[in-house]
Amino acid sequence: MLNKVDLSNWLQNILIFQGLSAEQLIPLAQIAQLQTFEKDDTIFHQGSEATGFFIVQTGRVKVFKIASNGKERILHLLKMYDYFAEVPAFDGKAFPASAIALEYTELIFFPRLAFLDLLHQYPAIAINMLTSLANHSRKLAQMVEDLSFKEVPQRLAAYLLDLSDRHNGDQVIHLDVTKTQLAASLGTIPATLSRSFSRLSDAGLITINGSQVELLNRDRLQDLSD
Amino acid sequence: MLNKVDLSNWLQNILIFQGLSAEQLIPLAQIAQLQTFEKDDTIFHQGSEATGFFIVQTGRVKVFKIASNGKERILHLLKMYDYFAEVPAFDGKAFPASAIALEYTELIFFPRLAFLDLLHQYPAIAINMLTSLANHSRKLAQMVEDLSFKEVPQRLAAYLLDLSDRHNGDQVIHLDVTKTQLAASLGTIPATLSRSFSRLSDAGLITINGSQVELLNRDRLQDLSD
DNA sequence: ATTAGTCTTTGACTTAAGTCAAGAATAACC
DNA sequence: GGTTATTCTTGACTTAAGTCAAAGACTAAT
Repeated sequence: MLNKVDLSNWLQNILIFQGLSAEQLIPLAQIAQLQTFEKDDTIFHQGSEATGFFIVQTGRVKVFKIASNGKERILHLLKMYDYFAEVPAFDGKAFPASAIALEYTELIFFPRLAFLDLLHQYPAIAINMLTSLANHSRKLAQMVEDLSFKEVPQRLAAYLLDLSDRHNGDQVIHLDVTKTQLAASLGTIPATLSRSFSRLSDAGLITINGSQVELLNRDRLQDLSD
Repeated sequence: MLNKVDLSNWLQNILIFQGLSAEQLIPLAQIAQLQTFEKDDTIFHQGSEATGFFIVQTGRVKVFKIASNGKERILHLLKMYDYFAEVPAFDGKAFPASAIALEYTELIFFPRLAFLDLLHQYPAIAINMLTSLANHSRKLAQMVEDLSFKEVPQRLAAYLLDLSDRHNGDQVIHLDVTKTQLAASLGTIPATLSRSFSRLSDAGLITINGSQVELLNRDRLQDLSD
């Protein structure tokens, strides 16, 4: 992926570059840099100065906030074609969260100032980026809603339904993260998550075996999740 | 404010129109509509179809989510020159929250499609809007962080410090919303907020008298709020 | 296979914060 | 200005969920 023409073709897979031809993407490919990370490598630290924004080429990335007492809250988990750190890339303020690689990961990195320049030259990217930031805001607003209104079993039910939806509505799903990470994604701790799984299981809504979860009653899960 | 020239001048006060001349703003003024609301009037309901976006000319607006059990979570409180509902204006999906007027309120309303047209014509607006949406995301991410990591007294301490900062760091501040609304803004209920005020007061961090709050020890409030 | 290490579950306990309800205080209205 | 209606505070109680710790299960590596 050092080849700029290959890269500009590849960039067409990215949501914010939809509608742009490979040719139009060449200037973007020119400023892009490949960054590689081993498992558990830090990509950036919350509070440090914004450097640019990132697209995941291979691997998985965890974006999270960490409290002074060590408690961790996962905001996003990213995979191929996903991008992150757009917010600090625009406003130039500090990274609002930290990011680490969950496995060996290759990122396409766009330095902030060069990228902002291109945004001014290619308004189509800016418009796409607006839609993307709008999605991002919706996701965060949903988290606020879930934390404000729902208890942990409800949040878990909503998560399982969503995970199933993203896998063609399959009735049997397998968790794509460890339960410790799932707990941090739902704003709770492993012990509480474990008890929540038991509650859903006892209520006959799911069966769980390791990371395999079967949704026994979609309607009642939906009701529970509100 | 029916006069389009006056309106285009007035629009220069709005953050997302910074850098645009009054002349450039005339097409925007052309599509703008004045909407007026009495106290407690609904501006839009969460879940209903996005119609456009709004700027507050006079009055105050509450944007909030409401749960099926009636519990309310305030997301934003808006005053003159503030704007809201940009997110649904872009993606065209349903309003993610509800909005009502807290008093007699005049809004400048931009119908969605006409506004999107202008965005394509004036990329400067799109770029400004990106910064604005980035701010919005930061604010929501901060709420997620607060709900995930902080207890109610900590959230209250952070709120009081922020309110003071927004009033020249004044030591004596007066709450600009009822305590019931403040509770809904902090993600709790009036009874819990009341006890939290008592706790800060007992700890010698503040004195409170009705809606007048004196910050006695900024440093310790800061420590508490983490 | 055996070990070491991490992840997960379970139990006993503590605590923050919600519920419900009744006064007290404040604000709104005729 | 006095009455009505909210809003706010306080108390007693319940509950969801966190803490701490130990045992069990799984994973990965030698």
